[in-house]
Amino acid sequence: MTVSNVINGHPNVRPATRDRVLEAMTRLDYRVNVAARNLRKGRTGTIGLAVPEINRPYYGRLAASIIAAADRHGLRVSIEQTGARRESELAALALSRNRLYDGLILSTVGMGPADVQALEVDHPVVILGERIFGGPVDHVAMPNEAASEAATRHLVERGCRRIAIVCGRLGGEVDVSSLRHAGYLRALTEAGLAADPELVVTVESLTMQDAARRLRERLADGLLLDGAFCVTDTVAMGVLRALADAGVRVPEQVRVIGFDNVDESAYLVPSLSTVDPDHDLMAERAVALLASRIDRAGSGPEREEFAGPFRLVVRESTGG
Amino acid sequence: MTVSNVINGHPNVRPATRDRVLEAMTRLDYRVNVAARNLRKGRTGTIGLAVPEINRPYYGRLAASIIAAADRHGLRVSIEQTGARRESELAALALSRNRLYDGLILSTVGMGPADVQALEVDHPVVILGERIFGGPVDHVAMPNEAASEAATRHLVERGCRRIAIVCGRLGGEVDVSSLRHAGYLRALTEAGLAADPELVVTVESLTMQDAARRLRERLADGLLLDGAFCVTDTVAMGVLRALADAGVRVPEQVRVIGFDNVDESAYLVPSLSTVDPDHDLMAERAVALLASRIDRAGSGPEREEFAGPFRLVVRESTGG
DNA sequence: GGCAACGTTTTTATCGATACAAAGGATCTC
DNA sequence: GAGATCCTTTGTATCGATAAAAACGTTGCC
Repeated sequence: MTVSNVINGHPNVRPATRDRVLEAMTRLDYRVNVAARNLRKGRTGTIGLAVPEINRPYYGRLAASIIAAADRHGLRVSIEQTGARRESELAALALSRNRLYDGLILSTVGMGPADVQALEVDHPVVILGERIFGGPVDHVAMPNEAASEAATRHLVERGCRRIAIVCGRLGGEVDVSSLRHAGYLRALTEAGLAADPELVVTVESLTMQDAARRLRERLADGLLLDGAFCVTDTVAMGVLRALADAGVRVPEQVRVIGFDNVDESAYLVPSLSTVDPDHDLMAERAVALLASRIDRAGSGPEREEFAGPFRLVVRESTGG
Repeated sequence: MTVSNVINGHPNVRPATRDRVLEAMTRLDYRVNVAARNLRKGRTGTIGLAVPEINRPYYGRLAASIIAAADRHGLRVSIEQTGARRESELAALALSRNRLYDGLILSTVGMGPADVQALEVDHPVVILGERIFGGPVDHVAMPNEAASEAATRHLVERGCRRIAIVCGRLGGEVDVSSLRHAGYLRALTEAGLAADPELVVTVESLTMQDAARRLRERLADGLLLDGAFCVTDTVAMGVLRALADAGVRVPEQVRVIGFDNVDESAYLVPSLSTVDPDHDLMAERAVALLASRIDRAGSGPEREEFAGPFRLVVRESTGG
């Protein structure tokens, strides 16, 4: 018990005793057994982070920020890769239910509004993503519409008149692509430009590979454009590649803008204009929300919806 | 106890009893308490992965593979970011010592040969990286010299005569840059080319930013080259950017090759030639080694040194 | 019938840290 | 000097799962 008091820095331990304990600890090479502590305290000090794949620039960036933020809150982070599959996302929820994690930051991509009831669990969850709004848990999201509108407006201001959007399939559901598409449309409308459905380039998944392949096809089919708003920087990289393959010069013939401001964006040739959603702030907010729920054991204040700020980053791909 | 037997699928449980247990489990919404199990079993089912920063393409790629491999072995992965700092790497070792992890995969960047004794711990550790060879633990490394030699030779075969290497500081110690530099030198020697010290471009850290900045400076100082071997793809991205800034055409005036084959490489303009070290295989090997040591509780066979295979990936940056 | 052998279920003890309570010791007050 | 008060240390029970052993019930065999 006294050892425990020393370890946890409790007061009311005589300095002499503390020293004796510390001495014995070094001598015996004592290490606290975290499992025992977890059992007794009902806490693990670890939160889960479920993302589609850690090897995508955006999620890597996010994970780095979240691990750093968690560290500041004295929490460790265990990562699950869900592959954007709904079942895996639900499985991540189940794992933390086993008290493996004190809470979970879940990046929803596969789950949809229909899965809201699955979030009714007895441990803290923060949703980081766009698929689920108004659920029973805290939600940290990007400023999707506003930022997309700003990005598209920027293209308009640079003189683009046939602005394509490269995005995922537009279902009726809430998702990154739909939200950003809405912002795109708003900017077009404001500018008095018609929204030509021809200009919607739909890709299977938001990867470089799919984006490049699909745009190559569309260009081959005669798609005409002078600007492209890509729903992520990763997609934009595929787009830049496809345009290069087609011999289209950026930004002279087509201006391109992305979304996320991943590290690579600044070093591409041409460097990529984009919107920067302040990942660090979002990460800090998500972890802080989770940590405060963990501390208050569920009975917290109202559920929070947080949409971060953003700023436009203008680089070569839209004319510098 | 019977519940435990049911959960763990032990034999000798009457089907009727099993059903009753299962029924009760659903009815009561029972969840195993992982902390209690960990305490009793002395295992956590979690391994640690300590990398400099998850937000670098190479480590992201690696982490994704390792998480997938660990999943196949029934293990979860908790990630520590060490920022390439020696103290943080040592701290990661201490954490697993607390039985927080069953074992640790440690990507050594800050630690050096002098820290070998720190690896004398009572739990399994696998080193993934280049700084420490012949330590008391298993070691999974890249085929550094051979692959670097092949990459450089490729430049020679494409007609390059003034081949620069862009790498980190070359200390006396074993590290990525030194090892790959050795391979580079060997290829030059074999080709009968002189190793001009002018052609060694040393960057502070292996990032796009530093690589771009440093090469810009060197180009401004009049550096002449017709080929560049970059010790990582990330460095190569910075290099491509700096060359573009200087108005140098790739591959016409300078051919560039990287190392790692990160996803982005194929989509850059120009696409980047590189060597591909089979990340999945390395990850699988590292996890398998760790898992077998965990199962055999230390008393395993001899320490293993594993260097994976590689293949040359020729793309536009060296002439396609 | 009695006993062994086996399959199944229940009991007990344990992993190690810590909350809580009780005990010990010193100091102070009236 | 007795008692109250405080600070410090020690004792005990507990978190929940499980290893090991004991108890229980069947069945089979001589």
